[in-house]
Amino acid sequence: METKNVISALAALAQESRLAVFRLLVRMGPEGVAASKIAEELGIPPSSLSFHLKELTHAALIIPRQEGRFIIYSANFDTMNEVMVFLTDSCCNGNPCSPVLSIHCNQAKASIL
Amino acid sequence: METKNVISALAALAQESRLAVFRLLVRMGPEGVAASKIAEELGIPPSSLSFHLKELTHAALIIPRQEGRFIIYSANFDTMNEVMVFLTDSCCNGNPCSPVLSIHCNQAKASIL
DNA sequence: TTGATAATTCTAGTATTGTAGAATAATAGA
DNA sequence: TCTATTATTCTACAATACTAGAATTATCAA
Repeated sequence: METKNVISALAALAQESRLAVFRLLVRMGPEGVAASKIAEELGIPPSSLSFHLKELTHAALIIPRQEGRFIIYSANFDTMNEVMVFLTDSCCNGNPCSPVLSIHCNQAKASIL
Repeated sequence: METKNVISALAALAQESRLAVFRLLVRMGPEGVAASKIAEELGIPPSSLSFHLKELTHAALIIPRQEGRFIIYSANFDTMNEVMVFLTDSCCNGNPCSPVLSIHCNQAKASIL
């Protein structure tokens, strides 16, 4: 994953409404939720929600699909995984490191195996 | 970890210079690096770097310590861990979920055990 | 085809964030 | 103490992002 994509993903999540949307979709799983349902659930005006859904979609953190006149959004776990790997890889320059750090190193490696 | 702290951490990392600083510190490990060395390494003007170091410090992603007239910064892996747990916990509402998702669920759980 | 619903785009105003030079504070060594 | 070094804060300007009403597009059902 490239730096600019990681920044897009982090920036997308670094906002109250969008973080709430993403977490809602994580909880909902692969089935997903319609935009109108998200708006209702979180109390966000439609135009604002659209703005935020676009940000999350551009960052590939969520995936839209059309179903009739509904657009169903679901979380994209792959992107989340790649961001985590990016943030923790090459820790301590690949050298053996302290327990608290190695938890990370191992996790990062586990997720790409 | 509270939502506002997670947003601080994500916002802190969602910026080119700060992401570069954080990754440099991750690579360097617990030993850390002086601010001047970071500035030199990444080619960031001192006042700009200070601005960014403050953001990262406020988000508890890095930790400063004074050594003579140097201020040494090092990455705080605990915060990173907590952010990751926050983002992936309660996936699929705690129900059994697809392989691609469960990688995450298990990781999130492993990191808090 | 008409009306209702779902969602997006357009728009303009507001707020927040990033940049880097200049001034300031703190420390170490001569 | 005086000077050089390290780093931060202050400042003003530029750029980006957020908000939500109004207008628009697309789909379905009668």
